[in-house]
Amino acid sequence: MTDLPAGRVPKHFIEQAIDADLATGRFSQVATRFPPEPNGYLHIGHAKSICLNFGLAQKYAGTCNLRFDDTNPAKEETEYVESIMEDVRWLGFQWDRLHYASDYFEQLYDWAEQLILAGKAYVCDLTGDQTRQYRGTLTEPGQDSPYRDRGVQENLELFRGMRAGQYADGLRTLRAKIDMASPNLNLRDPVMYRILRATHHRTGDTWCIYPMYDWAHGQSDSLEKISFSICTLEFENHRPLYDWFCLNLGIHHPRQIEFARLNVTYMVMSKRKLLQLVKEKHVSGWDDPRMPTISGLRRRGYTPESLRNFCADVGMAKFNSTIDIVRLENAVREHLNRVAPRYLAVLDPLKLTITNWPKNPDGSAEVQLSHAVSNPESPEAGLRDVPMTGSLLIERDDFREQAPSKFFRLKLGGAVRLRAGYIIDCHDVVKDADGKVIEVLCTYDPSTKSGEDLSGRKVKGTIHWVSAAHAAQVEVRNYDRLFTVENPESTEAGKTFLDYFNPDSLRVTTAWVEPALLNVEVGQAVQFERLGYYCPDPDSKPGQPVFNRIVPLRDTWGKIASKED
RNA sequence: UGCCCGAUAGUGUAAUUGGCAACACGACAGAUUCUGACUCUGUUAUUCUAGGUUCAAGUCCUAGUCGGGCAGCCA
Repeated sequence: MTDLPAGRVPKHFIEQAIDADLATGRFSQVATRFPPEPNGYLHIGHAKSICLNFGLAQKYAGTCNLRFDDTNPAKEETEYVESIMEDVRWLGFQWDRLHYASDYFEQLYDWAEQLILAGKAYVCDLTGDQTRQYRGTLTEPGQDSPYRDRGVQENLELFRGMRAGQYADGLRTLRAKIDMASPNLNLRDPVMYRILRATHHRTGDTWCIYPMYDWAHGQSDSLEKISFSICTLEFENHRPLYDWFCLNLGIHHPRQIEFARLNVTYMVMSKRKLLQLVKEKHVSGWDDPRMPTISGLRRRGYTPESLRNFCADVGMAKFNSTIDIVRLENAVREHLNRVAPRYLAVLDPLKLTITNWPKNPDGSAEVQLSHAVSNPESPEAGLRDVPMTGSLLIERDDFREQAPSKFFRLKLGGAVRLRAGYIIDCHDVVKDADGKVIEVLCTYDPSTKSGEDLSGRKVKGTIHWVSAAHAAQVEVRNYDRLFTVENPESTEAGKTFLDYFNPDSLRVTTAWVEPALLNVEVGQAVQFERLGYYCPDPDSKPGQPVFNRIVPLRDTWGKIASKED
């Protein structure tokens, strides 16, 4: 899906912009950065940004830094820093340099004094409420702050006093002197520094003034000699301010380019909502396998490659779009189909007895080993042995006493192949007092053994099974989408996104599985044949795996069957 | 009723930058199949509206419509 045919590969608008800037010499190399705020776990939307920034650096033989935008100590924590680094690495990327905006606090401070000296910044004593009032509205211009024309010396002294901790939190701010009448509100003398006594996760209590995003972000980019500062659409209105700071400081001036953030159906992506899901324990944590977080997807069993493919697949544009979640599911199916070893597992067992199964001399049932192909998509994966006897468990769904001709599975009087085993013919059923089928009786055809079948006999269906005596019981967690509606973010009046929480997003059941499945390592995705892709959860214990369902296989029959209802 | 941005099959993205509107996914039909998976074949359907420039407009211009963003001492 991402392997584009040879020849011209279409370039998206950011690559075209880069090509143009390289051609004109505005920049001589590509330097990007991924700049998360460490106030939450990364989600799949961030994965798009990571793939973009690191991917561009790879394509253009440039560099990409990881930089934490840690300018608000009230929200940021070291736990988040660590998870972010782990997620970026797991996705398959390595940053050239690791930075923190907080590393630049001293330089930022010096530059602020430089702007004060140039008469382009001033200390303002307006309260938060007053600042808002003076800012004006979307349709009316703002008014100049009464402190706007303070002298340079006074500004300098007050600003130094701010740094020295002489004023209470919120008492004064440093503002850029731009234009209170600008139609772009970001240019109406934006706040550069606020007084805030909070312990920073890296600088501790060294500072009691902290730079605002607009003042810290572009300057950090500049210090790192970033060429292309790529961000999401909501910062488009900030670009004039980004440019203003670089121009008025006379420093290296990166080009900010905005792209549309990723939205996916049936998911919420806002950090606030994800935090709420965690805090209120609707999910088990940031890495709950239902979460759209990178750590959640990883635990679920998604592979880095599938996520990268997905990000490449959705494209790059300035249009706010929502990607159908089936594309994400397709991406992981496509990858796992190539790499996931196959196993037999039964989720809803029905007893099946082979009445003509050979016995050992001592009267016990013979045990044969089936040589099953590990992965038909990659023969080099080899074979595995699956024990088979005359007493099996099959999927209840795979048997019907009577069924339409379109039903290719087992029915009374019908035949079917046992995957990696024999063709069997069903001649009888056993029912309980309520008339429910509790056992299926079949004969097997010894001439049809898998791999050495010369009988020429063909049957329409193949079903999976496990040997009742050899099967291990394991816990299975069948996951489904977290929400019941396509867009849980837009709610009807009086409802919140939690009203659309899918109560069936996790269903825990027991599966009967072939013995080899006991040895699969945590994180190794496998296919339960005819069912779906599964992956042992970190909750697994030795000999006691817990399997997460990553995604079911496409189910054409299920679609046909449900249409007939 | 301010400023900025956007609009191409159902969804998402292309269109050699003014030159035959295409690709993927979906849906539908079929082939194949020791996974009703995978794979393969076929069908379906697209330039927001109205003007203008031009031999030629998805692309340029004007106006409108619709959608998104912006009034944190958040990022």
